[in-house]
Amino acid sequence: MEREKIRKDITIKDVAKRAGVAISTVSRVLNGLDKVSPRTEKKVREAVEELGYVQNVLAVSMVTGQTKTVLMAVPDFTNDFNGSVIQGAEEYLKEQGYTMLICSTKDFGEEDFENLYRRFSKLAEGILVVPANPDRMDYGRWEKPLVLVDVYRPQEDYYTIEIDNAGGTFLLTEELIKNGHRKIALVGGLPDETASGQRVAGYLEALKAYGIPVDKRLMVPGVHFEDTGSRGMERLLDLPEEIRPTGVVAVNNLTCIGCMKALAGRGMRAGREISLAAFDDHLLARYSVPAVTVIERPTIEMGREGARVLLELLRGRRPEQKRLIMESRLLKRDSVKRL
Amino acid sequence: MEREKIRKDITIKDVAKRAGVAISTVSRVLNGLDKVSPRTEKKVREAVEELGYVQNVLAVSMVTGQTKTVLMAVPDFTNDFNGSVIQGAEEYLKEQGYTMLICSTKDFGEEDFENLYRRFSKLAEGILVVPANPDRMDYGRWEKPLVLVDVYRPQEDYYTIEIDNAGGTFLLTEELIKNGHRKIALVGGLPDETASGQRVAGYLEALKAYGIPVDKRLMVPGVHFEDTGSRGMERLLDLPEEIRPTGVVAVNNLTCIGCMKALAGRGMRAGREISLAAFDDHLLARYSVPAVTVIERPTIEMGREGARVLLELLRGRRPEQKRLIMESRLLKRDSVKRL
DNA sequence: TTGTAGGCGTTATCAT
DNA sequence: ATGATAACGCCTACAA
Repeated sequence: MEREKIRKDITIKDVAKRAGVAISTVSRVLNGLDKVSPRTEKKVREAVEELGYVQNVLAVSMVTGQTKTVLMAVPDFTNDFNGSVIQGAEEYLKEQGYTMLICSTKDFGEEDFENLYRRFSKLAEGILVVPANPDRMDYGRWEKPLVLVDVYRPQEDYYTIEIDNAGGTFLLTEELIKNGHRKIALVGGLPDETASGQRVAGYLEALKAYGIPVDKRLMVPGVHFEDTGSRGMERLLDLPEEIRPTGVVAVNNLTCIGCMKALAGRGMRAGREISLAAFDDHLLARYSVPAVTVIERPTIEMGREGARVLLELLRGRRPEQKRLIMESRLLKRDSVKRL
Repeated sequence: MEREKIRKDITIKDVAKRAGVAISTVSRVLNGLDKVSPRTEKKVREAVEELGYVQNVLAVSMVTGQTKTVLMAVPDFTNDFNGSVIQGAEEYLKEQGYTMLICSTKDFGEEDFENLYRRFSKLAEGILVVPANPDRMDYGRWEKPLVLVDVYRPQEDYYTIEIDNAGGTFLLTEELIKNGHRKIALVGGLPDETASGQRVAGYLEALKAYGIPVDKRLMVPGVHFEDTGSRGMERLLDLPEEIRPTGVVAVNNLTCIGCMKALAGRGMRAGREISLAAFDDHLLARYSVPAVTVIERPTIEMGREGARVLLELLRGRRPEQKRLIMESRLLKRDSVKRL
């Protein structure tokens, strides 16, 4: 098999020749580590300029062992939460002179993770992960610094960037209760030991705190996808009048969107025929009429912090804490009707 | 307790020693290019397995000159159009054994592009760009295969993935006209020779085709950001009754969102107090009540096609055509009121 | 201060 | 069929 090279690049050797010095001298002025006489430095800089020399980062990585590259793995890029996290992380990495590799892990099976590992383990110094729901990745495999954004799995102990999940759904549920709701449904969430499970727990805590009995018929479990939301809402709307909820809590942005889709399909709107409160702010929640009450998370900041902690790790420092819990807040809007 | 030294990575040399063969032999079975006896192959494979050897892609790139890596540059990751394009491109690249590097170019100045070039030119074999609006990037700099998604700049001739911009706004405007509208505004768009200018042109063509005089007061030019949309809509709503438009065309997703935001701020909705039709489908347009009439583009496919064309180029093949114009279509919904 | 030379982990080209 | 070995482009002791 023949491998053709596009064009011979200018190398450090060419620069050295042009400047009439040794390549080590060029390397020295480029990296500015060692002392070089002003005169030689000038000659070298001129040669670099004239030839338009650009360092070959691959060769540098080979010898230094540092790729200055980080892998970011997210379920997919069409989810605006992921987009924001990426945005924050990428900005920070760029500032710090790091480059971001990226990979979407939606529908990944064991074999895919194997490939992911093979392709990136030697290329990325560390890895920043936004886990899928459900999460099938084997983190133990990576013997590199790894930071998880938006997850909490108590059985392992990685560095994580989180928010208070239970507290969020508690606030959402409480908001409905305070507005006179008693028949409150929960759409999405799985009763496991992850962020999802915490959100379910928060809902249950709120009901308990206000002495409202749990009605299993009002809980529609499911993964955090749009489909869970739309089907869930359909199911709830079809409940007989006396059971049918007056308020609904959606566990995340996608399930919320699903709920709104189902409502739209029947010509209904959140805040009119039924009340809705959800985790995560997004376009639809923000600009719908009525706008939807949500828990807002500092998504961009979560990405930034994830990248920051990862770089701390890469630099051999020990971050202040394993779990970084970020602030989120309730944004009261008009989708919760006063009963 | 004794601590282990930092584990040196397993290299091809270790595998060779373990299998009792030369490194070139290991390389041969790994790449399967040359003939190797079944017996040696077995020994090597076992050694690889036992040591958990993973190829160092950097070293491979060094010698082959191929990084199997592509850079994708987008304005930002929070825009869902960009997210979809990335999704499509990343999927295709992954299928083809390529890795994606990523960089957001929002607010990039000349110096930033310089850095972008220095950091990636030796790392990426090609580059896939979703240009910003306005677009400040100097494409000529990259002496590598380059594909532009969602742009058309007639003065240069790069490979591009486009849609019929003028046709899109024509359809949008026509839809309003057909529903009895005569005072039709345009929000966003700049009268230049890019996709943006084409969208303005389509609007003008439609008015002309139906014999409706152009009213400059109903045209609110601007870059394709949310702010342009919200301010534009505000301005239009404040126009005296006799001039005020009954229908509005927004040039893209962000300006449309801005328009809807402005409406929401006044408790108004598209399809009620005023009609709205816009370029690009998105969450808010889809699930609002009423839902917004839009031009839908095959965003994921645009990303895939961009990646495909780029790989064609990288493989030395000549893509069928310089400009690939993809199909888009009008999605009639309920934001255009029959007058 | 500057130059020489030995790697970094592979592939590919020679021999054998 | 297999083994040696020269690149790839750069950094970094070590020499000079």
